[in-house]
Amino acid sequence: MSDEPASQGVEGAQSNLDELDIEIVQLLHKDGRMPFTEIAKQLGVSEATIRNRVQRLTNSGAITIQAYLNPNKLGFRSIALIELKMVNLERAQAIASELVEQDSVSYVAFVAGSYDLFVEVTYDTNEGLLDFLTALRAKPGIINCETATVLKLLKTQYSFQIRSTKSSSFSS
Amino acid sequence: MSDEPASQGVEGAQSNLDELDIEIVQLLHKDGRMPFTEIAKQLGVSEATIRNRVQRLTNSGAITIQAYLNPNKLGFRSIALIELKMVNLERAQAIASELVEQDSVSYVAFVAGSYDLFVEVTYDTNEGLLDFLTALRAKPGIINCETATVLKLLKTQYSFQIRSTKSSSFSS
DNA sequence: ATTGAAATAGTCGCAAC
DNA sequence: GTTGCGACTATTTCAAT
Repeated sequence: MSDEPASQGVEGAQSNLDELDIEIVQLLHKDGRMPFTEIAKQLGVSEATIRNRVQRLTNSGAITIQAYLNPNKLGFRSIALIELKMVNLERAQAIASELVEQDSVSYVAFVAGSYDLFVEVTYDTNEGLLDFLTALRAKPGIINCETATVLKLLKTQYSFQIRSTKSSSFSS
Repeated sequence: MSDEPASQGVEGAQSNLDELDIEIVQLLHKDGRMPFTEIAKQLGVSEATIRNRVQRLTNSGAITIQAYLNPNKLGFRSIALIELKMVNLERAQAIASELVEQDSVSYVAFVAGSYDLFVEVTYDTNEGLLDFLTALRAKPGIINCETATVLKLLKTQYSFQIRSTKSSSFSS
């Protein structure tokens, strides 16, 4: 249903990244179009090695290299963060499976806390969001549905640090 | 403090994307390394035009082209979704400003709902997460702090659809 | 802002280690 | 898995519209 390939499914086949892989990814995280020759020069290996590594990383789904729209630079977006408490996890799984197929749904996760499922959705208008919520809350098995609308996005890193070179301390 | 450029700040200067921009972005969203000549061929303009457009889009911060690690393909990650209710929005702004500087913090947004601030953080271990939460909850001005840990990521699209070609209806 | 053309640079395929 | 090389292709610069 989505126009994205279903490369990021539920399965979590783990791939082992070595030091070189990690350094390549870090460079491509700064600039996804950095020439392989430039990466090779910086890391002290041949261009062919970089090319082979990047192909392996992308083919395995370990990384994706894509253009991303900065939501702050676009017009108004109606973004909602939704928490769902379900009657059981089978129903949660069923609802989640439906949600991941929708283009408007950008984030779905099972969580441990006061609710079971966390969802982020994005629409061009509040009307679209209302339609979504109306359909969602008509679903059976939902005990509670808490919605928060995003007023302002301050940071959307879209990524995970492998190893932070900085201290993780949080001091004001 | 972060090793990322602070290109995605609080300011939301809106850029107007025309049809060609949108088509370019959609192609680069499928493959961030698609050659400009290929894009030009598909869209019926010269390669130089694509290059100029992409440069303008990236320089203005409207888009970023980056490699992203698929969290499902990595080893265990300790991801937490945190909701904060603050005594007032000045304190919320102050805390948010500190949070966006941290590499472990991947998402920060002001929201309207039963809490004020929504935050996503990622650590390699639960110990790192515990340290973060300990420091966070020692901050003044926090009325309530609700944390959910991610058990399984089902979808992380990291992006926004501009115009969906598919229906947005949510029917089971 | 877009284009075409020439010079430079990167990518790709492959044989060898 | 990595490398070097040759053929091919893309990118870059720039003058012109």
